[in-house]
Amino acid sequence: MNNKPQNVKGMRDHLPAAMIVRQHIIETMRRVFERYGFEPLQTSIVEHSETLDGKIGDDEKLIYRFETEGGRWLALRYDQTVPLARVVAQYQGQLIFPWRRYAIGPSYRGERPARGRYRELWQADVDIVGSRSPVADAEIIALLTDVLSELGFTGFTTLINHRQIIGGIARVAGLDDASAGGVYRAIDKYDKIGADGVREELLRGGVAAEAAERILALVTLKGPPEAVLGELSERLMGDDRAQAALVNLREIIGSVQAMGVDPARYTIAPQLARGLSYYTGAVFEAVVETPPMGSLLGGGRYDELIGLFAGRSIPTVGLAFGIERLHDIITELGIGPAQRAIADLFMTLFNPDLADASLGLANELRAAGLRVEIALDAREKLAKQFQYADRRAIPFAAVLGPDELEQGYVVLKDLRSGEQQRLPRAALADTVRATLA
RNA sequence: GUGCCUGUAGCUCAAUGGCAGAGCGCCUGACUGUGGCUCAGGAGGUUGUGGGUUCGAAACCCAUCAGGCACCCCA
Repeated sequence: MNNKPQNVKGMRDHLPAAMIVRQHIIETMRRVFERYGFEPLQTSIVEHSETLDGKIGDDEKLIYRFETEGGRWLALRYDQTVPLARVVAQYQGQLIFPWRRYAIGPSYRGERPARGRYRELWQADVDIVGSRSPVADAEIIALLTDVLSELGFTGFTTLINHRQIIGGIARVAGLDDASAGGVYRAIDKYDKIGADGVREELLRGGVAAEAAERILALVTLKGPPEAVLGELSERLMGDDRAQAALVNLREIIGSVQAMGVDPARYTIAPQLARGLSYYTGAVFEAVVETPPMGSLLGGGRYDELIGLFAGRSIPTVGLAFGIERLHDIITELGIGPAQRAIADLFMTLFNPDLADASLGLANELRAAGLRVEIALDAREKLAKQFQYADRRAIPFAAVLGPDELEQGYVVLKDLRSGEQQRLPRAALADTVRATLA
């Protein structure tokens, strides 16, 4: 073990410049979540190992598990959906359904780290627990559209599909549910490897040539939701489950439209095949074309998962935003918060004799709601103090010198534009606030 | 979990077996009531870490840690 400090693989440290972006993301989400009436929930990152067993399919090997001194097996949560199911089962009597809850925090996955992919990953989960209504599905879609829009994304698309359409596609190709996994994985790669690539992969997986063509014809459908749903309805004729799924999607889309969601931001995407095994109904995820970093969020309806814990069916729809990817993409696109510093204003100290006057002014400005950082060394040249404030990217600096004190004003300098003005001290806070807004 | 690439100053990179460098950044001054621009000077390195080969290693070999790419899978 060398003595050089180093972070753990796949785990990131976020210095203040990065944290300001992350807090901006989280605050934007909370604002939208609460606007839709969702309530906060926090649970431990540690769960009993068996709580996580058998819920997420093959990825179970990615769960971090450890044994306590007492021989008990615990695990770090892999996502916040299974813990939600546990909470709903455990506190059924205290919850009022339908229950809208959100949870923002870290989960842990023992994956190979890569771009946009980490072992400690923050997610923002939103779920509506205890409703089968397609309005609930629609509300989740409206909410995610608001979040991404308010984060400054303009070129994202939410892909919407349904578990029973995916299943129907496999069934019309003559495959049973058990052997369809490879088909799902193949068609989910459609955007990446194209029609020829999917065909190749299907044939290699033992799908008959004719069946492969039928699958391809279905998953390559594009267009307005009504057109795609109509086309799917014809091609999946005779498959009751798929037809019911199409009715459900029509209802969801109808509500989404009524909620005023921009039609350019979502599409019916038959090729979307989400990996988690617990989805039972609509599934969705949002992607941006640039930079290419997979999906920003994923979700869907899972009507049976909570029942595994609760002993009775509690239908639920929800999604998880991937905060790591959102953070990386927002940084790459430069669409983060405009203000890069926490402080709004830097209070200079003119000289040791006048320092106390500046401390008093700083106190006034803080009381008025400004975030104020003060210089600490009154002997330091004003030039150094300004340079420090500028490098910290603090938007404003204030000077309270002998002239100002004598004549009863304060100099306020906008460090971004270089302009400065003399103001009565009572007007300072409002001027800063008005300029920053 | 598999295969491959990368790691040199705070940052971006150069040096292909022979004295470890540049640009930007940083510090000081020109500038005793004001940052960015300019000029002059200065500091900063056990070349990720550990071992090996060699007269000699940043370079070659092994291991390890971290990052990235393609699979796998997913946020």
